Amino acid sequence: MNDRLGDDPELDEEARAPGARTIRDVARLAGVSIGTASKALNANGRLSAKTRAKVLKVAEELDYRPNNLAQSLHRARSMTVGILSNDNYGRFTFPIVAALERRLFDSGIAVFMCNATDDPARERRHIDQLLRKRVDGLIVTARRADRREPIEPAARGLPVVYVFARVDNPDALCLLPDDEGGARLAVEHLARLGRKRIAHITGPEHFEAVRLREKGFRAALASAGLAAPPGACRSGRWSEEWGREAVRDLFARPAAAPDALFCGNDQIARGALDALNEIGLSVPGDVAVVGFDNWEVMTSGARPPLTSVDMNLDALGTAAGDALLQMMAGSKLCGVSRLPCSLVVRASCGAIL
Amino acid sequence: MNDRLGDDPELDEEARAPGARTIRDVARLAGVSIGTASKALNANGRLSAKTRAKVLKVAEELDYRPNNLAQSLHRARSMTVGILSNDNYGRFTFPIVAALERRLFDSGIAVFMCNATDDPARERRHIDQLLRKRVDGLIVTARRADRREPIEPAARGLPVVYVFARVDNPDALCLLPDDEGGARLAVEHLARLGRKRIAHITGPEHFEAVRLREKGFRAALASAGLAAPPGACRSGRWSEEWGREAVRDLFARPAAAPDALFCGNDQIARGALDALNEIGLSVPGDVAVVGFDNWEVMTSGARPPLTSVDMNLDALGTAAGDALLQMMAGSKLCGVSRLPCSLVVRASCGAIL
DNA sequence: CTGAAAGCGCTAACAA
DNA sequence: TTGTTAGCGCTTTCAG
Repeated sequence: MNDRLGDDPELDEEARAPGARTIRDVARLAGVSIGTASKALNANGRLSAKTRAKVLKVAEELDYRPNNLAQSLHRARSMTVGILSNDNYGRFTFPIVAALERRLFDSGIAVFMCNATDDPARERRHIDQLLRKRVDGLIVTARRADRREPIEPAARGLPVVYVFARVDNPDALCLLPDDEGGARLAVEHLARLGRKRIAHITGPEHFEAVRLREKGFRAALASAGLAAPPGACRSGRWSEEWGREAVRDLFARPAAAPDALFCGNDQIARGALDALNEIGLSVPGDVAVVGFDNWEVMTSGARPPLTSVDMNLDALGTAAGDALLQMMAGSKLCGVSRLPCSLVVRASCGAIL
Repeated sequence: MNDRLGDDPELDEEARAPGARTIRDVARLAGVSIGTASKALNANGRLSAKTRAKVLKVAEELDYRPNNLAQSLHRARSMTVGILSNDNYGRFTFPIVAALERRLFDSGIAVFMCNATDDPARERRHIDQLLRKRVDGLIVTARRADRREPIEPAARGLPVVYVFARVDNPDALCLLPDDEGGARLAVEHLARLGRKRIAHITGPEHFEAVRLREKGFRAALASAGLAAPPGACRSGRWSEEWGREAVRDLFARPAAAPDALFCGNDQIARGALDALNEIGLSVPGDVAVVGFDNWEVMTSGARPPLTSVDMNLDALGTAAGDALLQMMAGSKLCGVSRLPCSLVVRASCGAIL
């Protein structure tokens, strides 16, 4: 890197200043004062069209970019926010973060990405760093919507949005998918297609999402006038293997076998499909299957392609961005808000495509 | 939000200043000058232990955090870098970014995450924003390592690292997985296990990775003294469906059928496994199968669990962080650097586990 | 050992 | 309409 070339004004403009141009450079070259240059660049005070044009032209030629750091120092707004994530795989976080980042970028604010892989000490250091950087807001994301501790009180006064994450503090704003509604969507669809014996194979019960999806499952059965016989709801792991196991078990006595399966995620559904296939049952002929997550790699690889509930993670991300912007503008938002899921129909549920 | 409470020094310390404390607050309460407080906080000049302790105590009590914006303005280093990504799904990007972020955070620098989903105009705006924020460096990531345009010359002088992305500019530093070596690893392993007729089912030829993996495939066959009969390498799509199709085709004439498959990614391998199963061939008994990517959801769902080549994306991310830090410290790095893959052995290749 | 003051790049209030 | 100036919060000489 060049040493500072000092203040020799005779130097070729292109050659000097390896770093960025300042407003002084612009002002000097345009032959106006710094204040005037500032007004021209910010389209602020009254200014003759001629001066403004001249300043803008010089700025353009110099490829001048205002130093946001200096601007922020003055305005006491950094135009940045931090995203704190705990999902070290990123399957759920990534779509949310992508949508969020897009929404915020469109409002001129930039996003610090922080992965605090479930290490509380690391998370604290991240928060500390973000506070030093004077972020205007904070987004907190977790994996799989399990409950977590609220952010350090150090962040008091700073807008915080929890998305795909849940805290108990009633003053906090939490944005989550409507798991119960999503489940209802799936089961209502199956019922509408004439399925009568619908079973539910799902993940570990300690997930709130599992309990809510089961609730939706039962609610939809009830309102369709269908029974939920004991054993119609099996909870296990989030894996294909569990889907296969559960199917072998559920279909052990053919007489009592279901004619439809609503699965807690797409991996379980995928395993279920494979197991049904092995047993010799056809999908959707004998058994209809619906999954949850609408994870493309699972739904499209499955045979037949899998109908699944989509949590609309991008909408969730956008909503989180909107909420944070509102809070940054002064609104006090709080409470738990659940955003609707939607059902993406493919061949596995036997609908007319 | 409170109005400024003005400069009434009688106010209760806790009540005033809803925002962050400044070094003035610390200095005033410690009864020293600002300069002294700064020295104490930065462990800088010579200072009596007593004063230093007093200042630190006050800072602690006030929960003082230096304003990085102001620091950066002075030091002309923002301690931030930008990550520009084009992978809108995140499967490859996420592990890289996570490792990168971790590496950089450990060096005290924060990361702006920018998703420019293949929209050049958007990407330009992102770069512009990052330059205004005076980032100290830039990381560029793409999906699937396809070649891309170098970053605008506007970034001249700014350290840039391309990771999982490839540009032609010889002055640029590109970090990539060693696709060829990874393929060789897989095929050598199969050969060592005694397989003689190894076929390769892979993705679209316009991917450089596909060409490199095929090269590795052929090289390994040659050095194992095995032939690659015509038709032993099939390129198609990156999908399970293609894996099934290719298997049906390859095994149409049982006499000429392969005894091992090296697949270009795990989805293809997964499809291949399913198709082999349907044909009635056992894995790994009749046919051994190896995939590429080591994507957990694919490898562990497969039956039997899938042996696969791991691109070590986290190592790639860490290396990118290291490289960027070096460049930020003044080193000039350039060229294409390929990092080793590794083989993760599971049951599908017939190894002793 | 400590205090005062200049300045990083920019904005906004006030003068001219 | 334009120029001057006082900060934003911090660091760093240079005096005391």
